[in-house]
Amino acid sequence: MDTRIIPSTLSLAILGLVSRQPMTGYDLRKVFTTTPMGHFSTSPGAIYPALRRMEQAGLVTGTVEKRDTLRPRQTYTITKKGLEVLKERLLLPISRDDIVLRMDELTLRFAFMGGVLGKREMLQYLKQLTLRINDYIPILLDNLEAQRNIEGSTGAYALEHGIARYDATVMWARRVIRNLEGGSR
Amino acid sequence: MDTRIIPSTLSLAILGLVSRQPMTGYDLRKVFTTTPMGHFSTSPGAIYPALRRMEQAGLVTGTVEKRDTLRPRQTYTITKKGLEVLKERLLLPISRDDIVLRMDELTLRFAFMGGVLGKREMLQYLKQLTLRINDYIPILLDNLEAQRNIEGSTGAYALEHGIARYDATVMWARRVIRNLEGGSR
DNA sequence: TGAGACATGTAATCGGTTACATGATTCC
DNA sequence: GGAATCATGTAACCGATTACATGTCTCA
Repeated sequence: MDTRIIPSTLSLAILGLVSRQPMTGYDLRKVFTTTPMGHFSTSPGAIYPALRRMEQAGLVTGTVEKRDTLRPRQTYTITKKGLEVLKERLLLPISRDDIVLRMDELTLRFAFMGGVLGKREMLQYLKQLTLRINDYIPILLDNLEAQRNIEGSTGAYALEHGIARYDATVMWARRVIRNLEGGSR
Repeated sequence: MDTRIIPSTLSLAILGLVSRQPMTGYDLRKVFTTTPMGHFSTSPGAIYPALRRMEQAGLVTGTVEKRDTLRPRQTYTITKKGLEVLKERLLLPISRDDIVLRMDELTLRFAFMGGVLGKREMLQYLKQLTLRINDYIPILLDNLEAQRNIEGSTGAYALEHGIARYDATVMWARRVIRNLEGGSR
């Protein structure tokens, strides 16, 4: 199936939110502006076009509320196909590029898993995440050595920051794995 | 001065790199593809236009190497104005939005400070960073409470991930502050 | 002299931001 | 009935991605 149906992180956020409960464009905007989840875009010029694209792709259906007025309210519901596409997108293997450039999206993906995937898939995702990060950290450490040799540079510090954040992710993932396997929560 | 002279993180990365040493477009591309620093864009379709925009804005000057051939090589050097704009951009106050949406850029900013700013400004930046994050974490904790009440949701875990990463940043910043104040390195 | 790396660029397309326009509802 | 908020949308612009095109240098 074509993964380009959900091109951006914003579309993923929208689809994930709509998968939980039917929402209007304004509802989505409110979530994006008032909660940390989904600080991806707050502009109507991004949300409404994205909703229409997704409706055209058959991922959501809009039901008109005030049919007769000039300003109809549209409530969007996820379709069966939309749910499938969401699941597929959440289950996509984690790549090096995801680790390097798209940690936000990886977090978002996990945030939406609770509703649509099982414990088994969630565990697999977290283990994959730790593996990919553990593959990448040695490369960062190599570069760190090189950076340290540059006099008066703060590049090494910046790299250490990145590494510290990846470490935090790994520790978080391990904790969640323990929780899920232990069955608590 | 107009901050829109450096519109994107990519432009900032380019200007910062060129501030260290003169570089061609290809040199920049190599840095972006082979080092963790600057995994912002590797496509020539972004780098070359950005360089030309910055040259037009007077931030860098390109000196042609092989003037007579059909394929002249351009080496770009930062100008006095470019250095001023870079400094200004690095010194910009840190906003809530920076914390929420642009941690990568904040890290990049610190990475370039070594070459152009003094210890004093660097310390101020790091202190500002910890302050802004400490302002934001209580909001995340509030949302965490709300998320926990949603049955079977992984949203709470995702939020904890975000918080853990911010904690890592704060701890890193405190360590660097200690190092800089202690004068080591 | 041919392969492959080095090096620079363009065009189509696409999605997001900014700024603006406008209608509907609520509440004083 | 006027203000504020709720709610939906459009248009201009902008920069990044993708894919393609092309020239240059090095070395076996």
